[in-house]
Amino acid sequence: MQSRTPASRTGRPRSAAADAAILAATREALVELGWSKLTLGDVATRAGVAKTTLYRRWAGKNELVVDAVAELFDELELPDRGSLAADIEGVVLQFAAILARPEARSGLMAVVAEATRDDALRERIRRSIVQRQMRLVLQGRARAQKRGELPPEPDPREAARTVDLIFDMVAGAVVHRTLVSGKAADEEWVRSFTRVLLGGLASSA
Amino acid sequence: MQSRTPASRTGRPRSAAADAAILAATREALVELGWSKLTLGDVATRAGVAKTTLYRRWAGKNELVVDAVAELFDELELPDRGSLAADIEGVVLQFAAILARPEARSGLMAVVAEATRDDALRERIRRSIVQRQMRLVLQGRARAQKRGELPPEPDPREAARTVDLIFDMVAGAVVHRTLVSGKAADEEWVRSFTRVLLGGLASSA
Amino acid sequence: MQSRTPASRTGRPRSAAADAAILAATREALVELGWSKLTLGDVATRAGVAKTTLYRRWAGKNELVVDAVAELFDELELPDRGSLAADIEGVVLQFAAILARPEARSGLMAVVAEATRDDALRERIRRSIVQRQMRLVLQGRARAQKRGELPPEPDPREAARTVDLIFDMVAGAVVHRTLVSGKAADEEWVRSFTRVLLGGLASSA
Amino acid sequence: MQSRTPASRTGRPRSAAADAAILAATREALVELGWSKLTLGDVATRAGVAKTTLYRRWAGKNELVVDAVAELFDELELPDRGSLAADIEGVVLQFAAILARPEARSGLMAVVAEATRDDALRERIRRSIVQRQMRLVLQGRARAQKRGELPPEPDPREAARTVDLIFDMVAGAVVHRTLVSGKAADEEWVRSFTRVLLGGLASSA
DNA sequence: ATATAATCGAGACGGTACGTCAGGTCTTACC
DNA sequence: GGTAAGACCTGACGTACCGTCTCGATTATAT
Repeated sequence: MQSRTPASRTGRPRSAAADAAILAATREALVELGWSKLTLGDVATRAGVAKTTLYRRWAGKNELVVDAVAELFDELELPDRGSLAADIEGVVLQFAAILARPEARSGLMAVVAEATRDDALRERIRRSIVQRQMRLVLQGRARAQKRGELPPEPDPREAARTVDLIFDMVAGAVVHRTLVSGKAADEEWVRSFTRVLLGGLASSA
Repeated sequence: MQSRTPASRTGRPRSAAADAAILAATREALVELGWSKLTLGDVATRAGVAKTTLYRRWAGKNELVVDAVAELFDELELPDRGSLAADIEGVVLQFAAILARPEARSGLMAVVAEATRDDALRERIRRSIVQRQMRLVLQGRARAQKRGELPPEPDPREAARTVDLIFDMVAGAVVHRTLVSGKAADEEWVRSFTRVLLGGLASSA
Repeated sequence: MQSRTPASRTGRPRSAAADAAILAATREALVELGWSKLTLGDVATRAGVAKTTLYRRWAGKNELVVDAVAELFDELELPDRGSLAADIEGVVLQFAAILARPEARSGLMAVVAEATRDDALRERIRRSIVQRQMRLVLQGRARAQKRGELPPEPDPREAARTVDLIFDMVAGAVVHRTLVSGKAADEEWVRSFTRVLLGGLASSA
Repeated sequence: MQSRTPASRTGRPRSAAADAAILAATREALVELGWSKLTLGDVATRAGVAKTTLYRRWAGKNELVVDAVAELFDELELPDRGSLAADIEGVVLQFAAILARPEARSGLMAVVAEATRDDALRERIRRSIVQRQMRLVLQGRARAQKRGELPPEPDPREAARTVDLIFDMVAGAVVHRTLVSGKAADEEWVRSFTRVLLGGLASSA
């Protein structure tokens, strides 16, 4: 989360509760104010913490928001629904549900925007959010291969490329639908989208 | 661009040159500073214009950036490359090229993020950017139907839904690839993406 | 009032009504807003006149206010009340009454303050206000000499010096009482003041 | 000077040096620019202090200038020159010398003008400047009574009224001579003025 | 009649200062 | 050494007026 010097044994230890309180306060402020009107002073007040404490743990607003938003995506799961199509539909719907929550909408896009000019921030996002959820694609593919829905992938480089493509297509489409087009990614839309995606993957294999 | 009352015949008319200078200065500042460090005072200075002139024409930073970025996408074209796949690959590459320019990267995601909390802004984005480029999808489909690559669409509601889906998938995937994954949407990626998209559309029809 | 080139015979003549309307609007604004919050744009609006018209006739706020306030003091009179003491008391009370009006209070002190750094403005004040009311002192002395209350002044330079001193003492005391001490220059105070002034002049002659 | 809550024991204490630096910078700016062109931003810069620090301590330009000017008058003294007349002449000359300094000229009249529309400001002026120097009149009278030049005052209300009158006459005359008539209150003028004042007080007693 | 010319209203223009706010740092006293 | 509190410097905000300018439209005198 943030750099912590484990060697420091002296002095008062950092409050562990403060971390959680600050991240929760950040999400609360994102809901009420959105990214651009969120202020670190306000977050500190909400968390019952001094501004100094906050700055000792995070470098700035961007890093704080990334951490606060990243936690939201950890609740994504991939229960076995019996078929690849059903599995995908399920996780896409979960993803859409998270993006429908204001703390995710406001925060995620903003830090992505900031990351266009800050490589360290982009890397932090990739590691904390994107990479961490890549597991879902891998897990879904493995399960589909076990079911025989997908052939085993002989070339690992090609496999990685396909995973990336799928991830960009899934995440990109849902985000665009939700945040740009401004329409809900509801069951009907998810079903159409999944049909096209799977059909394309099958035909292009 | 901004509302202009054509009825007001009296008083000194607004300088037409100022509009262009301001939008150009905005893009220049986006390149050098990015959205979050862009200040309206700086834009005004670059444009050789007083801050008040800028505020007289745009409500704030968001509206200004939307207009400045929107102009970038007007250069998109759909030359006839002989097949639907080639047409799509061409326009997607153009789109990726625009998104690779820093003034687009910085500005676009930021205003989308802001739009999550501002319906008027989202509508402005939809009208100025999204809707305006929807023409490409329509034009491409018409051309493909004339070629016989796509069947004529009997149900207009279903047709509109498909256009929306395609747009979300194309725009979303390219944006996610470029801005989130942080990798170039190069020819190889575009070819893979187009193959999946077209294959999916064909199989799901 | 303001410079007018009598040689210009051609072109549309300046509206005579505008001058009066502007000065009246200025006094009205002084009453409601005071000097520091009075704006020329607002005065123009109140007078039903364009800002340009106002600037064509006055160089700025200070000059305008001097002219607007100067008119107030023209109503001072020196009716013959039978004795020098009564004459002085009468005119001092009139002066105090004018200074009690908000348009005079606000405007007069402000332009005097401005004049401390603007010689042209000080001269304008001296000519438009101070000098113009000096007549009262001269008239009062002449009348008192005719009555035999004051001896004829043999030395004109000494006479001028005395007139100046009286003027400074009268105007200064009333202004200080009204605007600094913040108490009314009522009949009782005026009687005490006049007694001291006349007694001093008599004993020092 | 400004309200200070002595109860607040926590947090970083206010810099004591800043107060003095700001008031000195204010007087410096008054000398160079005069009241109307003095800006708080400029004062802050001169004082080597942030604008916010200035606003944290003073409500606005008027309050700041009152405090800055008030300090000037604290140097007034009433050395024993042997007679009431000489004492008065001495202090009036000192007063005139202060009023001849540009920081006093510019500032004093301006805040008096502002005070015509702001009761709190008038009270601040009365307490910080007028009342504080009233000591001179009291001290001078006591000394004169000890010398036998003035009879003891039996009625305290009448005594207070006389002190007020003297103060209005002295301060008013000097201010009017200096700032309105625009002539120096030199020794000759002061001698004439004192002769009239004392003569009047003696004859009206 | 028709120039010619200055005025008028309206309102945009380049500036400057306003007073506020947030970011991020520093200085206290306390724990 | 961590912590709460809050003062501090910096720099941008969006607004208000300043005094100037540029319009089209009047309203006079001088042809």
